[in-house]
Amino acid sequence: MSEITRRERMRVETDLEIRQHARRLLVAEGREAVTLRAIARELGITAPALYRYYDSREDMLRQLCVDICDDLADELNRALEEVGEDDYREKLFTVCRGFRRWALGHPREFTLVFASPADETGTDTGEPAQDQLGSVFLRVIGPLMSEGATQVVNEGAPSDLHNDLAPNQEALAAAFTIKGIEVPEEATGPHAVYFLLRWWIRIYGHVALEVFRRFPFDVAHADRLFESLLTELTQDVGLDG
Amino acid sequence: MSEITRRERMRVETDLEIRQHARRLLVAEGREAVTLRAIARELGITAPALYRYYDSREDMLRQLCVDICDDLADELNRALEEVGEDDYREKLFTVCRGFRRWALGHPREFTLVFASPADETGTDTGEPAQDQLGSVFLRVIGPLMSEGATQVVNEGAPSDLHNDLAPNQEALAAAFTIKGIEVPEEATGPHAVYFLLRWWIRIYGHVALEVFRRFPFDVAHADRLFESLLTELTQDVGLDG
DNA sequence: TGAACTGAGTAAACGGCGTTCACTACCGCT
DNA sequence: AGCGGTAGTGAACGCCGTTTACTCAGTTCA
Repeated sequence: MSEITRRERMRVETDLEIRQHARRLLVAEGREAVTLRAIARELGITAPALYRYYDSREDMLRQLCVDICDDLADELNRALEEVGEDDYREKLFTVCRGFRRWALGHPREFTLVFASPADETGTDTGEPAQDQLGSVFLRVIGPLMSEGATQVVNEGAPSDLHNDLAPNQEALAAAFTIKGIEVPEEATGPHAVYFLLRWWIRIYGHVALEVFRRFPFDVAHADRLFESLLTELTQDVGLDG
Repeated sequence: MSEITRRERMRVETDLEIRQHARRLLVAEGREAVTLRAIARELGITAPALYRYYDSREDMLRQLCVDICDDLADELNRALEEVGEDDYREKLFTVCRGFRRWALGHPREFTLVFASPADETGTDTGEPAQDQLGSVFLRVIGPLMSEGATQVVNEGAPSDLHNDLAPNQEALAAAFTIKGIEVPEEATGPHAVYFLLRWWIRIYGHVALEVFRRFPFDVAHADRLFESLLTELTQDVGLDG
């Protein structure tokens, strides 16, 4: 009847518990404290047992990254559901604000996922590393683009950059298809690509600097500054009015 | 005669060697490989001896950060000397390009200094953490501002943000005086502050994403994209033409 | 000059870490 | 009933940071 055996059920359950405790340790004490022995201790088993689930500590941390990204994407998508159907500007704002709020509320997770060279955490191919959080935003922004917001993004990219942008257009199109997201042609045009990059650079820059507290001086009213960044972004891209 | 004793000379020399080997390990194998025992091994001494120089491994890594920042600041200042005296736009570009090139050429150093929450590496006061790299740019941008480029920065900040910017103006002014940099009044006006923040957000965003390879897809011609970012920045702030 | 002092470096030890390996015991299948 | 695979164990290895008691050469000063 049940094609899932007792053993399989137990395995999945244990795996889940491992990740939960790993997450708890990360949040409470930071990356360094996410130790195989500490996790095992909390689970009431011995450390070598964890090697039945992960190849190494590093492998486990990689999985933890994936979990975190999934959660983030879920949270953003959930917030997105509460926004009017065709208010693309508001949808975009919701994603941006949601990302900032998440990062500020989960600094340790943010650091683990967003602030380490992709080569060291990912495999050698370089592909899955980009997946890490690139996917988070493609997952969110993809539907947005395919819904029609793209029609507005038809300016912004300097004409002398068009040639350089071409390979990036293909890369973006490829990334969308890999994620199984159907998008109209304009969504991978030079203006859309340029918009996406500028958008991500500014959002990431602000959020990372705020989380790491690496502004050249202590910034007051960072929230207002972020709002200003958002409106400026929409003006630059022709999404306003 | 010589007020510096042999012992003192030896101490300074050993300290220098420690940091050199620490740096080498960081560059070659990453932060995790910078262990007290590894450094001691390379120096031909035992690990506990290093406690004569640093309180802990963490303390040593903090010092390493300071060294790295100093080097970066030196490099930027050196590049700046080769730029015409009153070409402020070119000076700004030089600093930005220099920062990007340095980061791409020193990914491990960049990661150590720029990609960890300030609270964990710095002391509790929060002050020295800002110093870390804020100082690098204040040291470079301070002279630039005091030389007169500020006269151009008199637009940009939305008027409804002026009130929020006020405490930041004071913070910037304080940061300048701490660094011993004299700047004219306009250099800490709302427009200057807003300009500085926008500038740092975009530069840092692009560079960090490029170093960490965290763009949502593999970006081709990142150098051209960066150049575009620079020109756009000058346009936004009225430095063009 | 020689005695007292200071501080760089050592050796041994502690507990914690990731990882490997030989092993047990039990679940699921035939 | 018996067999194979697999979750988990326990001991061990070689790392690590850090502490402690110690040696002994360089410095200072009577």
